[in-house]
Amino acid sequence: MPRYHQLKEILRERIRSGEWKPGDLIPSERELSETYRISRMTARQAITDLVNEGVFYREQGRGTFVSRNKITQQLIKLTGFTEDISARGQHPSTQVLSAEMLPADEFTAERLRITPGELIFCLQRLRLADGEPLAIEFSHLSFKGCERLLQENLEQQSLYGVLESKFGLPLMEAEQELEAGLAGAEEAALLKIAPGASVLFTRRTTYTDRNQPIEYAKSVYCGAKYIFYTHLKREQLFSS
Amino acid sequence: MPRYHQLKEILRERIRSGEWKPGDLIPSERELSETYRISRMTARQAITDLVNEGVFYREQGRGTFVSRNKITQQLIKLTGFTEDISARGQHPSTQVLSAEMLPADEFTAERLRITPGELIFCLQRLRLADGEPLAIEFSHLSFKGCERLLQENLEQQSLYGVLESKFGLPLMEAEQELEAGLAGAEEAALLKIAPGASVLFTRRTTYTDRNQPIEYAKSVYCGAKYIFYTHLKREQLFSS
DNA sequence: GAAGGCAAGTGGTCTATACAATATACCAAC
DNA sequence: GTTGGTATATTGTATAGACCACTTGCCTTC
Repeated sequence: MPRYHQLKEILRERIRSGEWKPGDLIPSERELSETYRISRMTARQAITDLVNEGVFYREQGRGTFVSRNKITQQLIKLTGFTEDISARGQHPSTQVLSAEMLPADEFTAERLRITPGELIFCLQRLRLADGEPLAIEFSHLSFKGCERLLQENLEQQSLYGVLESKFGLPLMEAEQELEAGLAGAEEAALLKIAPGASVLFTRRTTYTDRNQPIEYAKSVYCGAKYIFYTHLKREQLFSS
Repeated sequence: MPRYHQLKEILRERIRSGEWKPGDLIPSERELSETYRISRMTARQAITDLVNEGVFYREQGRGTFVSRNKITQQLIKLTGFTEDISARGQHPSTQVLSAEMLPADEFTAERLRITPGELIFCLQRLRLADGEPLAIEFSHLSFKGCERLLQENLEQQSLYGVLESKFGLPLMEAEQELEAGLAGAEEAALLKIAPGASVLFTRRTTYTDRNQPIEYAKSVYCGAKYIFYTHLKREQLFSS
């Protein structure tokens, strides 16, 4: 194991153990290099890595400090409903309202980069958390062999889990838009809320690791029961 | 400007100009160091930075390549209202409803990591796009010298712009939550919408590059006029 | 023709050193 | 007391060189 990697582990362990707390000053690069009998540049490489990971931050002329939080490490997570609700400590369940092959309309076709009229797998599900309706999800999927999804039990299995394990299609990234709105009569009935109650509309295009869109999904979340978290980062690239 | 920074700009420019495309092999570290008359370590630092930013990826024994996914390069943008609305092609304007130093309540103090009762700068603004009310924004700011914000004209200038240019506080990251709701009487009057219309509540904590929270802001967006875009990425790390 | 070895090129790690830019504490001068 | 300089700490930048690990292609050998 390379020395700078060993030093990284030592430094991380000092934070884990509570020896260093957020805001604390850590030993200088020269001091670390003497303590561990390595060159300053090697110690610096370990620290630089941890700065890039958000563990430390440097101040020229003052020293290197433990970051106050780990926000840069908490990347935005692309999860399906199942993982999402589980992470919130609730029990997710699903009712499949419909599952069939239908021709793609023009708007959906554009999102999935296919030609309108092509047959795609359309899935409408009611999503529940601890038995209470939370959202209606309307997914449209298009890929070679997607009709085999008709044979899957999607009430007991995560759609994303099936795509990855049985179809070899890991979903890696998504673009999503959110909009506040009011529940219509049909949505209200399914979600067991009053018509005109607040809801959160989401529209999401999900991609594999090859930038190929696989799914376009529209959802209606019950406004009172769902908070959406996100993490924003300043654009750095193309700084000119 | 440091040499490795100059080289970073040169390399970025070669991508922007189309000379290098995703998947292309770039010159080796030794070759770059000879071309630009710098040491290999300096060239390496420039490349390492760009690898960390997701522009390049390295393969030992083969070389360094331009990353394939442009999606990973389009990081989520942390923008203020002014930039956001301009990017949508509309004309942003602002009315300051109130601006004063007030003691922080317990909840806000926790978000800003200060002690409750400490004086913070509180700013309430009505945000308009093309003259129409779009959102009410209630910002709470805490940093050394924040009372100097009282003297700034915040109707004609972007708050984030002032923080960066006059206070040396570039805002780099933020955590945000979104929730759908219904407009109350007061909000409805300010936004010129009907009480009970759909609105989008956002709560945001904004950090500088040192992971120090500077701002906690609560906003109410008019639901019918605002769509929130985001980009989700699958969690990859924790490889240890 | 196939297999194996060799050489060259690449990124990966590490050292030792030098000077620049910045922050802080202390001290002398006014 | 405030100002301003200075000494000394820090990180930031940059160099030259060394060796390691891995990939590739060529070339020898069988």
